Amino acid sequence: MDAVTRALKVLDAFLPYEQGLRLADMSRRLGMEKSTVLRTARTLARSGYLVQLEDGRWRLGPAAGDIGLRYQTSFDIGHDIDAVLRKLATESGETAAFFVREGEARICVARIDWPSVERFHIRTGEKLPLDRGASGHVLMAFAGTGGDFYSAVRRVGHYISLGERDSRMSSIAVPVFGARRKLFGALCISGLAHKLGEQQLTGYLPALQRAAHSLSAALARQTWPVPTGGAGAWHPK
Amino acid sequence: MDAVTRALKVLDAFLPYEQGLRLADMSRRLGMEKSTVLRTARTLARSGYLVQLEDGRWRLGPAAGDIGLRYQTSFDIGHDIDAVLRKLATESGETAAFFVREGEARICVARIDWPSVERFHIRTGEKLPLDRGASGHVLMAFAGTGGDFYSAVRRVGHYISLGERDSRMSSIAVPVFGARRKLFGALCISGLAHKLGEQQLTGYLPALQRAAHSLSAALARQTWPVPTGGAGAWHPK
DNA sequence: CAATTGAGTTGTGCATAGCGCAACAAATAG
DNA sequence: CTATTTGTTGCGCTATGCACAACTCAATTG
Repeated sequence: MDAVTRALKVLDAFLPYEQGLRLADMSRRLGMEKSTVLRTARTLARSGYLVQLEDGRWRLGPAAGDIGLRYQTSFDIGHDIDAVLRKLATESGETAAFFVREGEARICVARIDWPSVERFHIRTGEKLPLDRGASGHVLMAFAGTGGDFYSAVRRVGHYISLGERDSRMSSIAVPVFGARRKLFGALCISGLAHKLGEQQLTGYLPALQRAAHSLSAALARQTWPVPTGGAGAWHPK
Repeated sequence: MDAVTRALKVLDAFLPYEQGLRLADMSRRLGMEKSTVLRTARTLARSGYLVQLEDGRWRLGPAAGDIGLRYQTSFDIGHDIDAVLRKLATESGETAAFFVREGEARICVARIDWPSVERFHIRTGEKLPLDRGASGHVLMAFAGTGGDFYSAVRRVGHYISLGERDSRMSSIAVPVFGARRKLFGALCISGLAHKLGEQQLTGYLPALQRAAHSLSAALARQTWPVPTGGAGAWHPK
């Protein structure tokens, strides 16, 4: 293994919500020599990707946050997404989010929460499974995945999930297409399961479809290279 | 320069909102040999920090987003901050945010936007100057910075900024203290300048102070090593 | 109170990763 | 067409940085 991947592994040693790791922790967790970890950590710290706390422990540094933000904003096309999501959120009084497929997962690229509703741990940038939840199914279906289930999703053009990924939440999702009519992502509205039934969600469908359409239109104006990954493209119509 | 920092420089070549860089772009921007950049990029891609688009260009990869998110959540203490911000946002109908100082900048660690209000480019994780805006001044003041200005801020215990960092926005901020009464961050409410005058902002002060207090209480229950950086600690009272 | 465990840190020799340079093919421009 | 520019690979040499061990210091342990 080369030095760079080893350094990246050191960064990966930090789990979400983890506030500080001692040298020995990393060494154990990574199965690397203490000396190696120490020197690597110092190198990473010199670039701001790691910081050493006053008690000696290490934590991810601001540069790590920076690059994450740059990743996020690399999806942001002239704030079109933000505007669309805000409109959806105000229209529905629920949370609106946009997901893209990235390899075998989906990533929440942007979201607008309805402040009065308690959030359930989902943040912008979060990685979620592709096989659970409304937007997951939509992303799979419109990427051209085979099987009766996905053809059905393609036929109706949306999917409603009731407490599937998180039993407390339900949501509805539709696909968004970019340039050359290629699947770009999934737009969804979600809220608390006990307040938001199938009927309610279906009621949001027109607004969602309008939003998806205007977003598609905005995207079509741009060349937007889609990252590799995903089982071939499925083109609508 | 070692291989690792060079690799990190490659990541840094990607500016915010940048969607794709060609090999030659990076090479030029970084002043590095094309071959070096190519090999480094491939290494980074193997770990998911970079992805190659179908047209050959490179973009930051999901791993970059991941690590950024982990950085963000490393600040998240049992969702106390989120709850406090949500309460503030619903009470005021404006945007509530929490900043911490990181070196010579402040970073937006968490925020709750009021959906109906147009956002102005500030996202969670964003780095902002320390010498402009309400929370910037508060962070400086309560870190113990000298000078009449900052002593005045300390005396009144808050700061109101009217279109200072961004002429369209105004905001009010108060300090939040953590364990051992050390400065932890700044809590602020902000909104559109033309709708939000000094009077309005002052009206939010009690709620802000209550929020800061409850957050301080929550933080005091935990040991929270503060990153080095900042000109010595200033302890209230 | 030694003895012990586990922390972080530093020194050293040697293998090799990987840098720079140059050459090459393929696309794009003029 | 020639002239540039871009992505890519080969190769030799240097210096990076790894593994191992030695060492210090603090906190436990018997």
